[in-house]
Amino acid sequence: MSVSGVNGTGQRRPTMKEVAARAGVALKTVSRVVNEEPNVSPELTAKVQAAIKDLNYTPNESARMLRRGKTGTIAVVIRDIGDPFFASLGRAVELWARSSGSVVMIGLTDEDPERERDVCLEFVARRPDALIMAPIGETQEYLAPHVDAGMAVVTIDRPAHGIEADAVLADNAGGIDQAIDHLVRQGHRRIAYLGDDERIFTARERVVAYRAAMARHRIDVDEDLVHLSEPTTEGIGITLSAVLDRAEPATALLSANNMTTAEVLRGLAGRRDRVALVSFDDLALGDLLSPGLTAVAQSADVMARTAIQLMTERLPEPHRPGRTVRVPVKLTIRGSGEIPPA
Amino acid sequence: MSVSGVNGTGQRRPTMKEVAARAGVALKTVSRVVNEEPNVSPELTAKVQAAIKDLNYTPNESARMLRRGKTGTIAVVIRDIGDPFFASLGRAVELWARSSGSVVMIGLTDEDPERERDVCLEFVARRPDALIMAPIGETQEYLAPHVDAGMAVVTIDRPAHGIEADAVLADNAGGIDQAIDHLVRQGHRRIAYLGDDERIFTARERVVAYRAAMARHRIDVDEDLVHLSEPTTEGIGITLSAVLDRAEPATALLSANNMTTAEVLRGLAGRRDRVALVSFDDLALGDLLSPGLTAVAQSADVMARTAIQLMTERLPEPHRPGRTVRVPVKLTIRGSGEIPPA
DNA sequence: CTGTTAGCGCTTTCAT
DNA sequence: ATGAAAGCGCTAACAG
Repeated sequence: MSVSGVNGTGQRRPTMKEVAARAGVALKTVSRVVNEEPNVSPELTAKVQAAIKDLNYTPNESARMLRRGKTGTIAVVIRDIGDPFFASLGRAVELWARSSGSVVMIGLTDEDPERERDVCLEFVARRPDALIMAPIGETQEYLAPHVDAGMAVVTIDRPAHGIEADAVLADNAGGIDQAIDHLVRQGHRRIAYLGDDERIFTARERVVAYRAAMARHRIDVDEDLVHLSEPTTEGIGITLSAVLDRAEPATALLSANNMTTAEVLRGLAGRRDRVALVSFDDLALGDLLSPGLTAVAQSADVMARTAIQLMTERLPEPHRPGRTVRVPVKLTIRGSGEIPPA
Repeated sequence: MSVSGVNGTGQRRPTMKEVAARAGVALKTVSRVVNEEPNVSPELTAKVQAAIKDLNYTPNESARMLRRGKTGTIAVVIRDIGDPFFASLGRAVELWARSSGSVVMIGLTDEDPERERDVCLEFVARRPDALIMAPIGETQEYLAPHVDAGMAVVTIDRPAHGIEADAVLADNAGGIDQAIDHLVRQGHRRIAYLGDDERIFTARERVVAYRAAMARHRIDVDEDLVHLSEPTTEGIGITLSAVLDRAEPATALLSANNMTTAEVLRGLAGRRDRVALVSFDDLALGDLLSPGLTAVAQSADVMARTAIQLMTERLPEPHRPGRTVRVPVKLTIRGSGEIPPA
């Protein structure tokens, strides 16, 4: 029982050496007790534990890391912590980390390749045992020396390039197929596609799947209904009026990511169209909207757990060839996608 | 330009010593170049940089930390990464960290005091320069030795106990006042209060403020309209039917936190009441609901920046007395709170 | 301007 | 079962 400051202020933290001195044992004995190594007599163990308590000793992880060469940290590099998909990932990784005595460093890229590089380089200097990331840049070659040195890299949402890494990807094509099939089944043919910049891997996969699915249904894609850009409030506003305020307006919208969907919903709220909407990616409160949001949901949790699984498998053999796992997605029907064509 | 594995697999990372050898200089010269210390001739600098590049050298932060006694790490311990409030906090801290060459460790408590303790103790072993947390437990005394040793602690949302720390708190009473004033102004008198467990600091402040505000308006609080519990889907369902399915049903609901609000919305979606709802805490997509969510919004961003400000001020003088800053909240009117009494 | 020496706090190795 | 010595990779404190 000690109140802050009572033991003196500006105190150095006690070291293992001091604990040893206090307990009247050798340094190594303290180390053994701290690390719960076998072969320490109960008497000494008790003495050491008492000294630890008296001194409020806590081991210095920096020293441990240096000596051991393992840091017990997992680096997570993602676009945004607020995105529900990445929040799930963060949660899952944190949970695993705590159960295995590791900690999680988190870095945000905001979809900027340079930031990705900066953050990753900052992180790898700390020698994380593993790096879980949603890559953006063209190549992650800059990580190669660390991968060679045994750091396990697992990517999520998109694959890495230039390094040996595992990847957990959503079944983008399957999800788009389901969405288009669903809309076509309701009688829609003028289905606008609102997606993200094609430089993004998932955006690329999804728009390709859109064209393929449309072709499969023998519907000619009206290029004026295909819009690929960063999802800003005003950009989506313009896009909406482009696809809806025209002679033959789109009767359905396929929004290809959750940021776009949020902006589409904002945009539609200011208009009076009756247009169907299916979103690739669910929103946190998609069930509370009216109509509810019909969405192709990625199982963030399954993807996160898969990533962790791959990571734990890779840890002991860091140089094994990269694996890619595709995780299925699921169309959730709630109303917005079941509005028939006008 | 090197492809992973080509330089050999399972390679050790080069050390400063090896760089020195390769560059034909002393260890310390490499250190100087790496740390951009002055007084190194351009020639040697060039040589060293070449050697660094050849060897793909990156400094080992563990060693640096050990030697320097500073880790360049900020620990963040919060309830849940997905909560928009904490997501904002995380974002702000990450941004600051990156601009100052630090990294962020993140730990989740899920509102469990034991987990809080475990996570914090795990973290402090890593000797973070600062700890930003939303405390839950009765006391954070277990951090005292580390505070004594110079770790800066700043809490957000709730104060710490048993240690000297700064705190950034929302103006809970002011927010509740605004909410009640607003509802009373619409003619409501039977205003149900749905809050969290009173063990939680903010929950306590808010329910006290609710009673005070009601008293100020000379309205007797009907205790059957006051419900304090953890926000689970079924619990809130029961609560809703308790306050709405009765002789004199509540005409307005004041939901005192965002988890409760989400569940209230889910519950109301399955019912046909016309009841006003004001939420303390906004939801991510509160503007997209219909009616829009009238909410007392905490400026997560302002609170986060305030916390960082306090932290940077505390870093150089870790033993200064704790300061508490109250951050104002703002009532955002969007429709759900403007439904008149039946 | 450059280099040498010591040692951060711990674990590893090897004695005893 | 216990301990002494060495050293992880780096920076601080001094020389030159």
